[in-house]
Amino acid sequence: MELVKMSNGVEWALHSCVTLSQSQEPVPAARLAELHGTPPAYTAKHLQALSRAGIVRSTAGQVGGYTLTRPAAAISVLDVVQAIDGGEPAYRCAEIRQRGPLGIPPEQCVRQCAIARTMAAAQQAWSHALAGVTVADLAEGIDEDSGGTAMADVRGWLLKTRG
Amino acid sequence: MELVKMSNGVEWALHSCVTLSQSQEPVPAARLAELHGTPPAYTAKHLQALSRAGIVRSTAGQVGGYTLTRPAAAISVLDVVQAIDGGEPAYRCAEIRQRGPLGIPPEQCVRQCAIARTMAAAQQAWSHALAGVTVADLAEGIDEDSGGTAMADVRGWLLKTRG
DNA sequence: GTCAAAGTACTCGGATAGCTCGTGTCCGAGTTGACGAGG
DNA sequence: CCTCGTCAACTCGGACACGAGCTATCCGAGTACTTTGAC
Repeated sequence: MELVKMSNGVEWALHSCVTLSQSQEPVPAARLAELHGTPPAYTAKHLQALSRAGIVRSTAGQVGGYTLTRPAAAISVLDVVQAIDGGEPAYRCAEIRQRGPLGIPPEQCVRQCAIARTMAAAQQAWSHALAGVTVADLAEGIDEDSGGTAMADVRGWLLKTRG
Repeated sequence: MELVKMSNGVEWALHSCVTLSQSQEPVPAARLAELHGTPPAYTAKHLQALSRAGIVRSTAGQVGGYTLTRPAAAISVLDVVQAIDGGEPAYRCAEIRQRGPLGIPPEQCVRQCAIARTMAAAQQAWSHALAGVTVADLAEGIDEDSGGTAMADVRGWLLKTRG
């Protein structure tokens, strides 16, 4: 893969975070799924992952739902991606250099091999790019693309459907 | 996932390219698999992918095998990764903004959404990092890690097992 | 009118099937080099 | 001795099972509001 395909739920989770950043009150998973046109149960599953990662907080009961635990400007895209797809790096070195007739004994492998170093550097560049963008940035970008109406529409829809 | 896990065959393909860069004569897939301690048939499958991408050339017959089509310094790690895992980007936008009660009509979506832009930028940073490293660089790095004996050992093993 | 308690409706959370894609393997088509017979 | 044809061995290439992980779903546990009855 490129980086291999990225889990599709990442997109839903990011949209959910952007939507949650527009509401001070809890929003149920079913409401988010309806707004985004995604499967309700599956959307809920990803929100659970965000909850485990400490990005959102869940509230039970009749007026329950999900809320962000911290300001949208303090939540990076990398945080969300790692919450959904796991924090382990995409490339894992199989230590080929230790195998085969020319295998190197493990005690000589104090440093990871050149291939793993290259992959790690690339992943670091990728992570750095994602860590530099916050959910607040995404909301602002989406709003500007729509001419400044998208976020207001979301807030209005959340209020309208809350009753 | 991070970027989700990367295909395991990428590592084998990179090692194979490094090994091929040390031989002017064709090296069969079975020989590469033996040197790397990897499954022969599966290794061959990835070499076929490299062949389709034009990175290696296959030669049939008794003294056949695989050879690099161009100097190792002209083959980037990105080339190999794309050959194995496909050139399509890891993140594909599902166009959530067009769905749901607040869906935006497609004719207004001339530009990809902010989330897709962020992901594309991150992927570009990743690709750039991988494009800046060549197979020749990997060979040099591996050689230095071993104290300057690894590549010579590989050349010696290839000559020894050729007969 | 106030309080308390039971009931109800709504929420999340984890456990459960289906399916695509990566992993691993096999056998057939094609080609090259070697060998032997003939000139 | 040289040439040509046949043979055999070795190579790649694509087609075929297996398994893990993502996709999608459901139902149970828990909580807050509501309602109802008693004081």
